[in-house]
Amino acid sequence: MEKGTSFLFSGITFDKKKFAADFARFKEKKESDDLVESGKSEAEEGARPVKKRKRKATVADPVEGFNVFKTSKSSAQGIQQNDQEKSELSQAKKELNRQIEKDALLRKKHNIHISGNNVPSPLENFSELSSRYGCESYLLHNLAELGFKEPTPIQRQAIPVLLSGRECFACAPTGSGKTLAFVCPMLMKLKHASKDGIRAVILCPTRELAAQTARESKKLAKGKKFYIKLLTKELLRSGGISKLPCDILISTPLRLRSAIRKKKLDLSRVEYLVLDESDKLFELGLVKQIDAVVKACSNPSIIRSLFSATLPDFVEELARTIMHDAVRVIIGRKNSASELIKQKLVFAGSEEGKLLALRQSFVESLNPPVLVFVQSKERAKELYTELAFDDIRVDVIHADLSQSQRENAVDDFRAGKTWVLIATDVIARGMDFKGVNCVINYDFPDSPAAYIHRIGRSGRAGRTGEAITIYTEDDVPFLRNIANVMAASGCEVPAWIMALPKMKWKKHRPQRDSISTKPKDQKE
DNA sequence: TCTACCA
Repeated sequence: MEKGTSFLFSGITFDKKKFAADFARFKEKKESDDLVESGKSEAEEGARPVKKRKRKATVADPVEGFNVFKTSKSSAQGIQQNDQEKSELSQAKKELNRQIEKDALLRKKHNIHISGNNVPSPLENFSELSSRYGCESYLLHNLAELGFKEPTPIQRQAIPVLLSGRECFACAPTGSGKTLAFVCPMLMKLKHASKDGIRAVILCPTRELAAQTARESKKLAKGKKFYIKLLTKELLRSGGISKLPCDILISTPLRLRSAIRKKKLDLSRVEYLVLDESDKLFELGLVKQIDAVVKACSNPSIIRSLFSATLPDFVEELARTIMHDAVRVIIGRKNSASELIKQKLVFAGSEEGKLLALRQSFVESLNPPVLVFVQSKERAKELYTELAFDDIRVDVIHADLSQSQRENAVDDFRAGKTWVLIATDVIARGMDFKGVNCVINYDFPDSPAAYIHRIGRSGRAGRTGEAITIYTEDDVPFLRNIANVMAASGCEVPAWIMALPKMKWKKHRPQRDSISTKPKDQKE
């Protein structure tokens, strides 16, 4: 990766020692500030206007950057005060400690792990949105209407963090409500529609996910006039989006970058930037595009946030270089699968064996909707033609299809018209299909993260699901890593797999034999 | 070394 050339990498080389003195001074000052502020009552805390942080737009502030993951220890050491002030201070300190204990308890209960300075208290319930943050009734109404009764762990913590004007990166299991966790505070902070240009941007790695996020955001904003736009080809063709009012723009990276290059829109006033499925977005090939978008969002007080179910260390390191005093929120264990999914491994000796096993399982128990993942577009097409004549309502989705074909595939699957959807990893991330009963990894996933996201299409929003991963001889060296994920989420794994040698694994894409069965006359 | 991502 080209360090130094891109904005995202710009902060990575800064010299910690060089800034050590500044850092120490900064920390001292910050701690005394924190104490005074935190001493206020909770109501005040909610009403407190967010401090406008003035800073340079280009390079991450080294002092804050250095400090990002340090947990704050608010102590009054070294401060000289008279008696009156001292007693007020100790009163404030007690109050603060009580709140800290309460927060810690709530976090423990919901498996919320945090790091960062002065992290806001987690939500006990959605009604705190109005008592602490003055949330308008339309939003509370929509939450209730859409069936959100209790905040999920990620929502409990990430919403207050973002509402306090803090940058955030968040890792929470698939299907645990991350979209709501960033859209809800966004709507609250934007307050109402405005014609001030584009005010918030959400980036998603696929068009399907972008469309889904746009739809969900609109549902949440219902009854309030907000301009929420999905950046589509049509929208770009129909002339300047710059002339249209737009509060929230949702796009895929490449489309947004090309629009920026053609000067079709202006991101200089963007106040909020969300990178959804951030680890995917930071992958080689997509980073450059993200970089262009991040650069174009030149407003110095922008709040950026990263969300994903998988958060590899290198993404955290990159994030550290662009984020300012960010709060890190991890729900449960990092990079883990939902515990609601029953995960199984199945051996197949050959491609023919795979196909046989799949057909067999459909005959025995087809419990739609079912998702079948394969490793390439070609194989998706092949498997589709193979199954198309079976007595099953089957469909395919991959990026070689036209936009409308892709949309239809998703819609039909959502509507239950398609029982079995064959797919590449296009829909492996973020897509929320209601009640997927089973995910079949027909081809072994190419990384543990891919595995977690694929199987995460089922077992969403508290429902249970099933995941079957077919493996061949070629996949055996990679089995152990998947087995670790399974074991960590409470599934049983054969002992021989756990005894396999451990290995670091970047990408696994073996050459596989053709899916289709040989023509009958050759079989003899 | 190819899935996804513009024209």
